[in-house]
Amino acid sequence: MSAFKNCNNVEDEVRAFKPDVILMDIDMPGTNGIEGLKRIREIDTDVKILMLTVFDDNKNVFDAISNGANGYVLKKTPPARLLEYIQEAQTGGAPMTSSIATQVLRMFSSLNNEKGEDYDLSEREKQVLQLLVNGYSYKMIASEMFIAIDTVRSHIKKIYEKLHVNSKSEAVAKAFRNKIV
Amino acid sequence: MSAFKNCNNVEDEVRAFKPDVILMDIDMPGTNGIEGLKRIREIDTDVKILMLTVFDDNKNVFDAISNGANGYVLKKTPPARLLEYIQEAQTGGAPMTSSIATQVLRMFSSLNNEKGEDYDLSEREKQVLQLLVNGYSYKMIASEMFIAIDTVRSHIKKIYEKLHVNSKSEAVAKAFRNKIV
DNA sequence: ACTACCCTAACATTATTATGCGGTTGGCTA
DNA sequence: TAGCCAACCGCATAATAATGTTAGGGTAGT
Repeated sequence: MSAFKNCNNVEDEVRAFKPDVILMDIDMPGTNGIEGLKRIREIDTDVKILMLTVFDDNKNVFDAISNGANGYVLKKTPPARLLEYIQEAQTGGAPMTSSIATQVLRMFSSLNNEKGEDYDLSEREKQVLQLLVNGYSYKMIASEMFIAIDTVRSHIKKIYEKLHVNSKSEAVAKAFRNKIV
Repeated sequence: MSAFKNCNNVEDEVRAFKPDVILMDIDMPGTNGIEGLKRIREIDTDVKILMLTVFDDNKNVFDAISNGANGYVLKKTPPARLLEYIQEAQTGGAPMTSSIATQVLRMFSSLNNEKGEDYDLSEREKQVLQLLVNGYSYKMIASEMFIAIDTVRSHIKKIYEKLHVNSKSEAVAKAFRNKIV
């Protein structure tokens, strides 16, 4: 069992001690916990890393788990419970304070359910938008859809009105963000 | 405390009993657990739903949590522990058997690590691209970044080369697809 | 010193977009 | 059947964007 004040030499320390479980404080001077996590994961993909934090802050949770943390617990966890968590982590589990787990689930379900508004695009307009997203110019869209370029202009003007934008790139960005494409 | 064999009339039952916590068996005759979950969530977004399963199967876990399950535990959980879980769920937690939690974390990190190529954009170029994605014109970018519009042009030309595109909207699309933004 | 980038900037030319306005046609429905 | 609307087309103009070329100043590594 060892303790370190910061992550500045975390790679060397990990190599020297070959720990089974690392308790990593998110809020640290110098290299912060997320950074330390990343650096450890680059040289060791097996060691179990349990993140410790005072806040169940959204951004950090996300970063931590997407960088391969094995668990995420609040510092206020009672010591006895913490020991259980460490053992869980060591045996392949993923201990989480329940408030954290709730957040993880929420993030997960929000990932898939934001279908976004519809904006009432007509079929034809959707086709045009799709082609815009694929990088087509007006001219190319016209020939692809067998219509005149002026008609393409008309459609696009309508699309812009409906999406409340006024340029191709904004329309494309909105298409991506609202998963119209 | 009530028990039902299947989910065929789950809406009526939920309305009649107004439960705090529902233990839902994934593997059920007739309407299965995921289906039941969806149907309950349509009429009640507050009731806590704890999924019970014999397998820690990947697909089901994903479906369950993206449809708003509050927890996911294996049937082999000891009764005493199960009671704890139920209480956790009731108080807003998200109890999970640790093998399930491990899976959830794995899914999550796999979702995000498809970052795609880097394209070796310089810092400045990333900033410009970011502004393009936000729908800025060259002029606006110039004033935002305190540089001449001709410099913006230069950057954008370089960006196009690196991304192998030749228009704003293609660059924006590529930025989204490769999560550069 | 040489090389290789990056950031900055200017000038010029052509292509493409954005916008406004006017108009025809065919299908749907109050 | 009159009215509405999506889809179609055209013309015109101003604004932006795309592309090429050139070049000075800075930083970093060999």
